[in-house]
Amino acid sequence: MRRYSPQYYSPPRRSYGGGGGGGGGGRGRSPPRRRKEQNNGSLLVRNIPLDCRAEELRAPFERYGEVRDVYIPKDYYTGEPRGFAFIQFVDSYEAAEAQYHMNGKIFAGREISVVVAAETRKRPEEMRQRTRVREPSDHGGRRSSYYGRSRSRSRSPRYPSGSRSRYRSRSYSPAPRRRGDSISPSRRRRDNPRSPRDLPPVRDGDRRPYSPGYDNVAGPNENGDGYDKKPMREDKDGRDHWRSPDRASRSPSGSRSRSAELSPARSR
DNA sequence: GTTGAGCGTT
Repeated sequence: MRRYSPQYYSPPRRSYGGGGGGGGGGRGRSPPRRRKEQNNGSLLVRNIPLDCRAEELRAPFERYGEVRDVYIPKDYYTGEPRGFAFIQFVDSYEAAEAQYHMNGKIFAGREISVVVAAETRKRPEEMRQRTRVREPSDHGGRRSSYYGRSRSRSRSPRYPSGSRSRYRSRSYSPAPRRRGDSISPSRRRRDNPRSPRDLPPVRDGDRRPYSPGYDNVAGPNENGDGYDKKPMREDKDGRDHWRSPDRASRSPSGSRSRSAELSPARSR
């Protein structure tokens, strides 16, 4: 057992919670009574131009602290920006500072509202329910209580296949490296002849609904078999039938006969 | 290492 003195961490409270100019304060989500830390330092920036980039947002915010990440959520299906962004600071205190200073500032000709974000991102499952539009029952009663999000049903609300490549259609700005930003050539593939920026991130092919950390998703498992379960086949041999711990590649470089190729036989 | 489909979009 380790004895630890309960050190009360009292963060300097700023006046962002109360009267945040109408838009700032009323989050309506978590009760303001909670003295919980702001959060991880995530700010929600509202009313940003739709064509705003993450880096553009990042610049003014970085003045108040180290910005860890800037993320501009986009519509899942349409892929269009929704008009707000998240700025995640490394330090929540700096985030508060930035929030205080940037709230109501004019950014790109618009008055942005900066508030403290609620918690963290959402999981695709939750997003699905939120994004999905319930089909109105035929027997009267159309219930579209979601903004105008009822997009055409031309596209089946099927699973997005979760084929969002991490290195593609990402609207967040990666942390700028202090030292020479030398991006791997394979990563900066900008020569996409199509440049389907407008295309929705939905794609066919790999239908992997993105298994999050939550492993208790006993839902569509009607098969009882579990697709994620690895079919452990027991071979008669039961021995290395696909991987030899000793005979496989031992070289960290991958090439095993590397020395033979690189090393010129020095005969002299 | 995170993840990106994040709450406040007309």
